[in-house]
Amino acid sequence: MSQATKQQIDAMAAADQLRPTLLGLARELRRERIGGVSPHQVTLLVSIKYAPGVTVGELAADERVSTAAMSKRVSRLERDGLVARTQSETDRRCVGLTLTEDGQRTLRRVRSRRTAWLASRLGALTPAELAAVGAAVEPLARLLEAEERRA
Amino acid sequence: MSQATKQQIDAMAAADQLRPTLLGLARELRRERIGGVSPHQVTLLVSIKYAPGVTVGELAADERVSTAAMSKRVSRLERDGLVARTQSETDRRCVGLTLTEDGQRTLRRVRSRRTAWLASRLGALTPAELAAVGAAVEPLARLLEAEERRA
DNA sequence: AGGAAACCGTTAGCTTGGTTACATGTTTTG
DNA sequence: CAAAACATGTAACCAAGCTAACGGTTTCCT
Repeated sequence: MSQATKQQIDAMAAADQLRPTLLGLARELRRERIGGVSPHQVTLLVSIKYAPGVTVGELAADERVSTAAMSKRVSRLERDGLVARTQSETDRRCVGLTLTEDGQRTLRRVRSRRTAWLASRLGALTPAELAAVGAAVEPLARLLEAEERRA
Repeated sequence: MSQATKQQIDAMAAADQLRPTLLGLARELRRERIGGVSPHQVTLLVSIKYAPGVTVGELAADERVSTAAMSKRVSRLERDGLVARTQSETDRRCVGLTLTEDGQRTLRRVRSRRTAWLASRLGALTPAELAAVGAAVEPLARLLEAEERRA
């Protein structure tokens, strides 16, 4: 405890300021329901898009949610025609999930709206501020790498 | 459209990279249930802490949720002893919300856990990366200012 | 081979949190 | 002072979370 390095102290200070900002921005990004799908459903569509053929169990593990909950979510998405279930050939217990054409279209729409929202706010910063944000993008992305033992 | 400035182009590029990072980090921060309260409930506790005496209606507007939903959320928090309702003296239609001692304790615990999680990851960056993140904290916070027509 | 064990997905029953519609009591106002 | 506007809460319903239990597959071990 008494051996905290300067790096650790800086990290704690940055974390304390960054926490509310991260939560607030994510909240705004996820606020609106776009194209009839909820933010939760969008998250699921993204996961499926980047891992076509993924199973219900894998998805549940990614989202840290029970397989039962995931099964229900997938069922609703399937009912709405955004996702398709296909039984695995090799292991007939598993079902592979993929986006339908409709699901892909919906996802493109959501991402474009969210990016536009964020870009409009970034564009209102001073050039120096925007540059500072740009320089932080990569380090911030690295914070998540430890978590992503999945894709 | 053909008049996009360099600033706008930079903003769009930064937004596209920043979006998934912001969403992912917030997701990790909000993932765990700490001290028996859900992330949603924590958000509510934070709002009440920074605006003691706030009414149900104001809170519902902040969270962009119906007053009915907010009333239920407050009821559960009250039932769990984290929040107290007190009728306004001047307008007896309104109830003022405040955190109980227990609510404040819970909130401190959650924030300390979240900050520690974030700090441990920030501490694993190189000093240069950490500095870049530190320099971006203020600009990022400014992105939310436009939204906060509330406190 | 054949039965036990492990595994994947779904369903069932309960809780939280969202919605709209309506009820209740309180100002405000014409 | 009656009527409109307002703040909150209740009712009935839907989405989404959990645990537990079940049905069908695969694996593994004699």
